Amino acid sequence: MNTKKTYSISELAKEFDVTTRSVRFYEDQGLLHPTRRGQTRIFSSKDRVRLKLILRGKRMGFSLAETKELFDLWDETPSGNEKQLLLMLETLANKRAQLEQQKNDIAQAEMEMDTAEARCREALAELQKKTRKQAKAEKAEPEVLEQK
Amino acid sequence: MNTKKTYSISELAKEFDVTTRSVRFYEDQGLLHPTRRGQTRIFSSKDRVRLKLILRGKRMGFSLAETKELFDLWDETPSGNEKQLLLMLETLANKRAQLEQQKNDIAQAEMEMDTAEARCREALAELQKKTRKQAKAEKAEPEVLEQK
DNA sequence: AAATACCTTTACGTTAACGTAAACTTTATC
DNA sequence: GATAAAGTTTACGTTAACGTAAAGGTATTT
Repeated sequence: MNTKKTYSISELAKEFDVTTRSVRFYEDQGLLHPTRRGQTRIFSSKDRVRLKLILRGKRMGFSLAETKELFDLWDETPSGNEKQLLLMLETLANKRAQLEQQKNDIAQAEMEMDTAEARCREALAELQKKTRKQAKAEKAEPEVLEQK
Repeated sequence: MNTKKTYSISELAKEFDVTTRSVRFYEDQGLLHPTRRGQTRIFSSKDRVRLKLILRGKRMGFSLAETKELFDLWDETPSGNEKQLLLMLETLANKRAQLEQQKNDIAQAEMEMDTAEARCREALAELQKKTRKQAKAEKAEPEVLEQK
């Protein structure tokens, strides 16, 4: 269930395919804030969401420190403080710019991969043409077609 | 000019805003292949393109090793070897999947930033409404607004 | 009560991607 | 020919993000 209230460390680790070591490390760095029952960590669904965000951040090339900055900013932004709110808006704008850059990078990369793939297929077609010519030259015995 | 044939290390470093140390490191890792005049490195426009690709890769969260893999694969893919060509296509497909994942991540992040920004603006509007009320209530004497 | 399964802390080790310093050579300029 | 500017190699230092023991606590199962 997604509405479950609490999670153990290994539950989270398994769900998101990370080690418990990583989860503890994220807590140590101030990105997660589990409560305790005795010594044992108890993670809330807020922690679970944050873990998801941490990993997404990593995939996008964000460092833990960057992600933590965002968390902190969000936590410490009281909706009654104008200065904080403006700072938050500014930070959001910055991150947006970063994402724009990444989208451009990805688009570029995709274009280059398109042409690369085209060349590959062309070269393959060339090869197979030659192969078929050979096959024709030896048309006496039929043969098996190749699959990929 | 973009069609210039060769570049010094500091020219490249300045153009892409990296240190010469980094450029030498990239060579050391086999990502760049400058020739030499005496001791001095001379970079070709191919090297320049590769440096650009290295940096784009970094922005997309690729390690130098991953980028090198792609370079190597590209270099070592003779258009006469079917096996290599197929391997190249496979690698391309993998990278495409990775880019897809990143696009999803970015889209998610953008949505969350949209709602975050909306909340910010709402809170700001609330604040300003109150401020205006106060101003009206004490319209007799104008006063200084508080800041923190 | 012994084993099993999770959990904990402490702490040293590792890899990637450079930074930084030292000592030196080559080329351009005054 | 002295000096500055840009290049070089060698090599140790640093940071992030964990990996990997070691040594032990707690709870359930057998």
